Amino acid sequence: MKPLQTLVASAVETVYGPDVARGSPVQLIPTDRPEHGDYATNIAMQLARALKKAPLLIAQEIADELQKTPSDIIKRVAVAPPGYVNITLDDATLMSVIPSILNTKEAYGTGEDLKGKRIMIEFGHPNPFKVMHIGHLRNFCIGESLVRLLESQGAKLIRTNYQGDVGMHVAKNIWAFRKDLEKGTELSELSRRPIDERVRYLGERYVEGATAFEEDEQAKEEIMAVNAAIYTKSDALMNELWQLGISWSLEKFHEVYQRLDTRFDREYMESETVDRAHKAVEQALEKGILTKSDGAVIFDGSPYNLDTRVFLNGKGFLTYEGKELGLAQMEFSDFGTLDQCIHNVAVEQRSFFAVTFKVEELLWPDMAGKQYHNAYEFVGLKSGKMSSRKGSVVTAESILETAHTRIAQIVKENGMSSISDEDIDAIAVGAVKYSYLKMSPYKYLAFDLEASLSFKGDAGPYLQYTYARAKSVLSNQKVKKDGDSSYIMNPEERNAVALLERFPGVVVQAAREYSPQYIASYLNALAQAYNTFYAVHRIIGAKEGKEAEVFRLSLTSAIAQVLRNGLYWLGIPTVEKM
RNA sequence: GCGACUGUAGUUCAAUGGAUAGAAUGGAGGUUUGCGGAACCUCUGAUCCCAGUUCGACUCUGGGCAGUCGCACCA
Repeated sequence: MKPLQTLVASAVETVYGPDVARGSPVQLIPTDRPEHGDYATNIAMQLARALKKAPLLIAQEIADELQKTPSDIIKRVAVAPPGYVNITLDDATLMSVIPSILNTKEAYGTGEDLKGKRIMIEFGHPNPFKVMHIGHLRNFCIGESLVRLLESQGAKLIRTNYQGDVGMHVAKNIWAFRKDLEKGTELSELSRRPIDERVRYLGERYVEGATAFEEDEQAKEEIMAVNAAIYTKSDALMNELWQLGISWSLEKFHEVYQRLDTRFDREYMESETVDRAHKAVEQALEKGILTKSDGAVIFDGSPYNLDTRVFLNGKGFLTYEGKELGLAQMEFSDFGTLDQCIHNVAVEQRSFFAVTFKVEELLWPDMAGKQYHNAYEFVGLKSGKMSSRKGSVVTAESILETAHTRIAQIVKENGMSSISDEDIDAIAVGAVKYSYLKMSPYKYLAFDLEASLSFKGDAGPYLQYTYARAKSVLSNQKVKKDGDSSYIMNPEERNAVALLERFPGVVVQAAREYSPQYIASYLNALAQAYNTFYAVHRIIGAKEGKEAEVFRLSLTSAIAQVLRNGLYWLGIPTVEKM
């Protein structure tokens, strides 16, 4: 809380002078117990050494000074061993957060931490010809939330996606595709099938190709030849199959993006990077940044304590590393100047990005320090490892479908036939997204289908339910009267209001640390606080009288607004009824 | 072999170096039709091991142990 921060800081300055105050900025820690007030500061303990005084004594001196200072934001100051200063906010000041929320609406919680910054986030990265799996889903969830969180702090965000439309996975696919056509499948008939069937068809071809590649020497050679032909675009049929496969894949991808409520300003394709990449490799060779070794062009990472990686292979083809140099140029020029480019890519690419960033920095000093790899952790199955080669993947779509079916089932059981199919999907997507976002991106996720489809407790539907419940109460309200601030809150109400006041701080922290889980756990606490309050006190027709009813309605409205804002920053939709 | 990351209730996860380590789920028991029971309340139970730094350590440092990922022509 900003005004409080200033208040405490100036108290420290008054007592111990400007030098001491400058040396230790005041930290306000939101407390987790009502006995400790709303905020605590540990400043006394930090100053103890420099002042050569007992922390508790310092705390007392600061507390005394605070009590002398006239202020309408502090209700009570207390000291506690070993040297905390505990501050309880004035109830009227605290309550003023409610009108402030109702006035600022979706802007409540926004900040200016990144005002004026232009930031690109590259996320998603599904591969055409392959299916999206639970790993991609984690990427989309984190990426979308990050975009919205950084926007909340005033940055201009550019959303990009980078998709691998060339390389061995494509060659394996095209090889099997062509073989299947030779067996009599009609291309024109295939093209008329529904998108799901066409995509499934491609997925099956990939598994065929990948299996053949491993088990059959002759097939392996043929696939290598296909790879080369795709690169050089030398075979008309293969070009056609390639184009077709990409367009089918993208059609399906866009369907999923829409469902996930995500979008991109630009979808880069690996094949687009080639010309620029070749030139960049050339330049880097001239400057001695890259060198030749065994017929390949490599970056020798040893002077920088980095790995050595290949940019151009022995056959003169660009590797993924090489193409990244082409991509970087496009990303840094297509949308004007960037302050930062965040690559939301799984942790397995650490070495890859460390090396490509170094090469880019040496080649284009302007990019130095602007490239950032947001290395979120891997998603694995609770039981064993996924392999798209072997077809043993849990697809993104199967998760969403299962969630949808189950939500539909619950809706039916609860007799809520008025819920639209779109709303059911919003709940299903919310459940899946929340299950990803409530945990740190930087921890390995052992994916458990059942857990991710939990609709109770710390889950997306719980938050959406609380929102819908609040909206339902509001729609039943009859009185409409301006609240006056003389109302005295009971503990359940004060608890909820204190949480509302903390929200902006949580959003800043989540944005700074790229950690949506802070929003998630905050919202869970807020929903709990509201539901607990709801269970104990009646809102409409409150026994305590009109004043209580008016206050509770505005509290309900504020809670609904904050739930909605928080869910938005997680990338999760709300529904009015469920 | 080298490097990075991770080890917290039975399980899945939280915790800017701060107070009595929080949730959820599971299990056990409950909630006077009062605005939505997808809710609420009670009980149950954890920081991998050993040192160190600090007023104070899940968090920082060192050493073990365990797991995941990466380390030259795949993407």
